[in-house]
Amino acid sequence: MTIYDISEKAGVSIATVSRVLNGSQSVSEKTRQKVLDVMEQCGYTPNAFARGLGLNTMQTIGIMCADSSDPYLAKAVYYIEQKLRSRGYDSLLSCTGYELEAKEYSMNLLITKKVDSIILVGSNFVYEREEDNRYIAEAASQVPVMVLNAAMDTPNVYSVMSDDYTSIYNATREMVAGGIRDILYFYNSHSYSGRRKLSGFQAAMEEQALSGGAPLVEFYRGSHEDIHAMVRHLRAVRDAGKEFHGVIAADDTLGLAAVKYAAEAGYRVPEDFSVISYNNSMLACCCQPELTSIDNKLETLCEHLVATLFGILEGKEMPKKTVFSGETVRRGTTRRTASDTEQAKPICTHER
Amino acid sequence: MTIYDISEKAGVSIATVSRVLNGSQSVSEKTRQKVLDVMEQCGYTPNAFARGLGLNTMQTIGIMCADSSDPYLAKAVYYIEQKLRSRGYDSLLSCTGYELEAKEYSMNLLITKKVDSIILVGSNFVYEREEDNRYIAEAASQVPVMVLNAAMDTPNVYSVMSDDYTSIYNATREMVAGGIRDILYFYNSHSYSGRRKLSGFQAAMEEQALSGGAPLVEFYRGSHEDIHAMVRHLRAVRDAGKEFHGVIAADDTLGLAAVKYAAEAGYRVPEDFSVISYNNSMLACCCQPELTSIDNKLETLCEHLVATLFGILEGKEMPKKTVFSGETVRRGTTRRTASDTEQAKPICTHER
DNA sequence: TTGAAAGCGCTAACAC
DNA sequence: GTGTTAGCGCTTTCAA
Repeated sequence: MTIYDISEKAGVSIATVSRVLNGSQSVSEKTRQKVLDVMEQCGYTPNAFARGLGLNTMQTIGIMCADSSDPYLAKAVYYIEQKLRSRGYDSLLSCTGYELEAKEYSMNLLITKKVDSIILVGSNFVYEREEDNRYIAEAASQVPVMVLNAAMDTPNVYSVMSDDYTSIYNATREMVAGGIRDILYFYNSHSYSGRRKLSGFQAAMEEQALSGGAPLVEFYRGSHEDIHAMVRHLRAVRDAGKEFHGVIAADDTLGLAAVKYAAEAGYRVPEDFSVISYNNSMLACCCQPELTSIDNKLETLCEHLVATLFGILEGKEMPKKTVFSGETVRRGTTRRTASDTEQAKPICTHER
Repeated sequence: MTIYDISEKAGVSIATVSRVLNGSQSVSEKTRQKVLDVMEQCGYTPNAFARGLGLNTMQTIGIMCADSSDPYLAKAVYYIEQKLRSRGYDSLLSCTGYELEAKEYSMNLLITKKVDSIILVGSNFVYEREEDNRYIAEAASQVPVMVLNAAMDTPNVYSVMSDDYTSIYNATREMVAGGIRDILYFYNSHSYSGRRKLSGFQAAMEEQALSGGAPLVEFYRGSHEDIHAMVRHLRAVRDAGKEFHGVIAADDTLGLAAVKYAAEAGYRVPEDFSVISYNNSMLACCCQPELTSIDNKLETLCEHLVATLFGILEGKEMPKKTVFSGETVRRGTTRRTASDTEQAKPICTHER
């Protein structure tokens, strides 16, 4: 069933059929109806490939994501897919893993498939060394590239992110203000946002000029799912003689491990031990006490990202970088402080 | 840069270029090299749309999933995407939500986009009423449809699933054998596998002919992420006068809520209160004590599903339904029993 | 082994 | 408003 069959049965030319297909104004209402009727009764569907060939787009966006089974990334992918779909675009998903080479490869594949844009979900796509980001710049020379949770100053690359630095900075200050001096920063990623968070922690600690020594920082390399390994890691730190009574964790999994560790070690939480983690995912409510966690407004970020993308696709000028601020959701792993009463309003900042 | 440009620069016809592009045998090694060289040096990439038009495929598989932010479904999507990609296929993801109408709509869209097959991730796509599954049968008349975790006896529909019925049946029997008579079955889905699990519970309970009354069964309707609401639900059950000392939960979230409930209610787990849940996800290790949970071998299922799909695409006859058995992973929410010593070997059963 | 040419199904100038 | 026609970039007979 092609446009030719329809044109024949409707007694018009294929051009007319194509016109009603594309909602052209220059078709009389009468012929439009006739054509529509024939299409309907034949159950006709235009061939997407032919259409793609003609229009040079199949209304498809490539979504790259290191690991869509990571709950946080999965959520982001979900939000983005929903919002793309609501505007009639489909999502080609590519789970790349964390290796640069695989990312480059996937990127090229997506470009080859002629997607209209590529969305990088998660800050792990942006590396510290400029040359490692060349693959993004290259892709951006073909289609607009949207980056969630990381920033890059490159033509045709647009970033939407949360202010991780400030969120962790504030959390650290708050914990220090609560009287905890031996705080451990526990993280598992050197991604763009991972680096920003770490900086936030270090800045806050240095500012306090606490305890002389360098602040305690631990990098966890194991599986993102292996809570037990994380707990063991913390135990090993203490066994090595470094005691700590507070943990700032780069994500909720690590935070949850910290709560487990504290329970095992016999600390009372939050009286003797505090934890603040990041993401405010469901995990925050899974342990006892529940985790105080920083909410980075993922849905808002995704919404904004997609809105920006469509602006670009429509040819509008759009902000190259947008930063939203996070919000600390206080639960049982921190003591109440004076700052709790402050209104923690999320502020949306646009940067050009 | 098209095939014409290449043919010209290589001094051959476009047919020859096309042949090397498609790895045809009937090209002399010499011309093949020449063409390849030219392509390389021009950075030529074939136009995917034109290719799709000619070959009538873009090597793309549609993945439908009610909610890819659900950790379990996200994991399935991840596994499937990986395995498809490793065979050179791309994944068009469509998150449909749980409404039938939206599923029908998405299905049609995917067909319109000319995917080579559709994979339904999650048992919620298969309804109890035959007519509600017509949309699947219709799609199957166009492309093979693969269903994960649900079965349908329909031409061109292939199912790969875990034996949920038996897993829950065994878990229930085990708990009863452990001396718990007032067991609550806690679930949140009427999906195909949801119904199978429930049946397994009921069968085991009826067999024991316990306590006269009907077994305690509670359906939770709230958000899949709201642990507190689940705990409240359980509390309300007891407040209504129905006490229970064991919970069989249809997934780990519900199981985790049961552990929280037990702690609040002052039960000692597992001495006075047992919990067995389903999925064996990371959540099982997030509470204290940790959850005994049934592992349904998701990765194995996905692997098998994709392998089956490729068999079909290659024109082979493949089993229409494959059932794998689950495995109970025992942790802190159940007491050790005699059956623990039994070797719980996963068995793979094929049915034609 | 290679080339010429006819599609694949649609879009979009251009002419009427 | 509508039709004719030339592409879009590739695949694939059919001859040579």
